[in-house]
Amino acid sequence: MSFDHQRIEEKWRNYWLDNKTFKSDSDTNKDKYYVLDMFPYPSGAGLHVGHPEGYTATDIIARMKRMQGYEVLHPMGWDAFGLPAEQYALDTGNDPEEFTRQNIETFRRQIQELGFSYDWDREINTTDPNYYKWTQWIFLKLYEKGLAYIDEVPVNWCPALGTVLANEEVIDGKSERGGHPVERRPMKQWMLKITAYADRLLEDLEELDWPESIKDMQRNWIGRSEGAEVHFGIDGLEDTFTVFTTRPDTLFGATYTVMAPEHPLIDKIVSTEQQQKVADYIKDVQAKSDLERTDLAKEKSGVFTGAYAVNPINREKLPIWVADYVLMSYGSGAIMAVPAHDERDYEFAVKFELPIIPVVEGGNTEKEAFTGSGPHINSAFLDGLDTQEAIVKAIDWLEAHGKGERKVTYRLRDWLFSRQRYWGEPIPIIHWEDGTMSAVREEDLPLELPKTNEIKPSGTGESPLANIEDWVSVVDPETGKKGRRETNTMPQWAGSCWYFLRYIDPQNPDALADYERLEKWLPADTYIGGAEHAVLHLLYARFWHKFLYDIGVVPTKEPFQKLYNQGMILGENNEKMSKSKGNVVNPDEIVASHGADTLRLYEMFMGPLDAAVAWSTNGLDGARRFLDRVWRLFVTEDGKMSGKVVADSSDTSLEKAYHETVKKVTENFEALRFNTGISQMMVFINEAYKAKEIPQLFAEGFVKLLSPVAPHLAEEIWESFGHSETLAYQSWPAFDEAKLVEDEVEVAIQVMGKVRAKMMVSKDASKDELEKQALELESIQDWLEGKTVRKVIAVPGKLVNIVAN
RNA sequence: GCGGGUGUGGCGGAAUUGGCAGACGCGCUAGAUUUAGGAUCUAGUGUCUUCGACGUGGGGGUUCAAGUCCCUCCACCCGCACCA
Repeated sequence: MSFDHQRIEEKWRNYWLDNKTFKSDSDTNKDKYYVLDMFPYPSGAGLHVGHPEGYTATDIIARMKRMQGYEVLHPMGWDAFGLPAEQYALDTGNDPEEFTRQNIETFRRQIQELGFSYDWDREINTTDPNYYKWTQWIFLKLYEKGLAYIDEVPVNWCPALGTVLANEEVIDGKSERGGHPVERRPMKQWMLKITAYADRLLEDLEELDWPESIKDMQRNWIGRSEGAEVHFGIDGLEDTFTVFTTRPDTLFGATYTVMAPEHPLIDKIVSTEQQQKVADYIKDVQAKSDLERTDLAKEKSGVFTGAYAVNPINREKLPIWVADYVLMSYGSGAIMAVPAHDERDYEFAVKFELPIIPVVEGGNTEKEAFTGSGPHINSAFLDGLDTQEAIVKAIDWLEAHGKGERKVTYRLRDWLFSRQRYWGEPIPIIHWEDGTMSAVREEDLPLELPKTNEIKPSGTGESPLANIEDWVSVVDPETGKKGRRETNTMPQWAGSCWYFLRYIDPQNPDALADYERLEKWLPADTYIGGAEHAVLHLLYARFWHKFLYDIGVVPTKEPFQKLYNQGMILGENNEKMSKSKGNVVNPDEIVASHGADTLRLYEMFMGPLDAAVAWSTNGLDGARRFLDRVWRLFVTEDGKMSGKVVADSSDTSLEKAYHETVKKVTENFEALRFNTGISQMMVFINEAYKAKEIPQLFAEGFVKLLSPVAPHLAEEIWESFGHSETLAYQSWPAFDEAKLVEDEVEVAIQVMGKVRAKMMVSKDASKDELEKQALELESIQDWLEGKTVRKVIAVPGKLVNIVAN
């Protein structure tokens, strides 16, 4: 008989909600455990089967930790600002707030139907003014400390979306959302000075328990690079310009210099003869999109300016070129070119027939650039030194002569923080008619987003808020000075940078969270979400957290101690699930047909949590079959404890299997290896079916082990065993190491590394005994006939290997 | 191109420090049971030329012993991509 999942799941879902079973208490003296999910964007499409994968993983940890006696914080909320709601509103004329509210209702219902043990009293929503009040407050603090500033920067303007996108939201020259073309356009934008934290963001990665791949991605993203700035004079002019190089040791090999097309000095230095050519080239480059500029990378282009730089180390005159392989946004926007020892410079020098002077011995610069290290040549006082020594000596020389200095640069750029959108947190700044600017006073927060049914882009690049005159115009009540509110809003990342703090104290009207409570709960012990947030969300959140740490708001340097990335669930055809491919699995349907417990079990059993695995309907059926087997084993047709389960059983046949199961399940769950933990539970059930009777202690222990994965079913079985209290806080089973070892163990006997026989021996049998017994075996003697035993390796408890020929 | 990762039966995947490859599940085969079943139970299931041999992407090596360590090549996935 199979269990009635619809009845059981509804019963326990309501029980947990009505009794607030999973409410966490910040004032206990239990040890804390904070298990965090990446909160979802509540899209109109509803929950995807990918969501429950990570949520089940964290739920298993949360439920296990509760049973192990921890006070567990396990919250859920909504990352509800964002473009889709705004786009929907534009398309349909509906209110994004209403649309978002409905989506949240759907998500909450779906998540609750899956039986996750969230404390719903801590639910947060980034679009709630009581929440974004604090998002705005953090912005004001950043502004106060000079970390938020306005800059005129070339931005990724997307005409179709009517907004500016961050670099990372542009993929292959198109918008990440919608795939619309993106162009460069200079605009005044709010920037956050994340680069001020570059070193700390890099260094503190060391102490985090994160996947190495994610740490690496963050390291690459930050892109720290040590070298020197070198100041070059310009022949015939007073001006100088600066280049950044990681190889100051090759300064004697510089044969030309290059400025990025946007370099401000070009206009000034260009010679009359070259003026037209340079202007044409720059115009050409500007017409190219970023995509074209990088795509055409294979063929170098550039033009001579007619001007010459003076190499500070030897007074050599070097032609100054303009080329788009030099980027204005990195270093100082100009380089010294050492074609003998840099592949890009080499390629350029070959194409434009510029001299190539080797200064490091080792390669063949007739054929290619040599980027390795070796003794220096043609380099005056650096001759004979190896690369490392020469770098140090070159920098020392530059510093001593005022021609340059040691310098660290980063690939990381400041964070473009404004968006020309309606559905985001308003930036709490007022621009006054006299050209000054001031922050909205803290006591006036939250600065609420005005209601409107006019959310079309203004088209000028301003957000739709610019159209709402009542809201935009302000008058200083004291001076009568007129002003205009900032019309840009914050990007979606803003709310998700600190949401895990608000869960800790979600109703606090006076602070984003109480400091003592933050001390109790931080950092998040386990944080699980998709790998797509490897750099953006995780880097931005770390940045804000470090800032909040610096101003004394949070007690820890890092927000997320242990991070894990769940993999993707693919469609049955092994492709990414998508509406267009028609391979989307809807969790609601699975919950109806197989039940939430089955879905949870199946998603955890599919494979390792971090792997991308294809959905399988057969596999899902198998998961359900296992739960049915468990149910039938323990519960009778009329819902009572099965007669096979015996309270005072003296049957010890299941002892070893039970203790092994407790051990493996506990360890595997702890390490997020749910697939192997579940397989061990299956082994136990297979054994239990073979046993004559099952001691009730083992049956109850098993139900506890199963409960984090299949909580509804486990509660029901627990109740049928005669318990009236929820299983959620019962103590987690312990195992006895002594019960794991048997007196007799089977060892394999190998001849020349191949298993030829097996025998049962006492677990304490010594090497000598093993060897002796193995050699006496008849079947082994057959194998040894005509051979001489050269050596015998005996590993107690494992095997004996006889080397003979 | 650079960085990271993965490669094991028909399929998803297991295998502490190198120590019996293929746990567990799916699928498949046979039997039992059933009015019947896509239900349940039992047994079997890596390949082959089956008292044996061969098997963890290919090739080589270290070792008594290699999925695991070393070298090399191949394929696929993810991230970055003229970062000086």
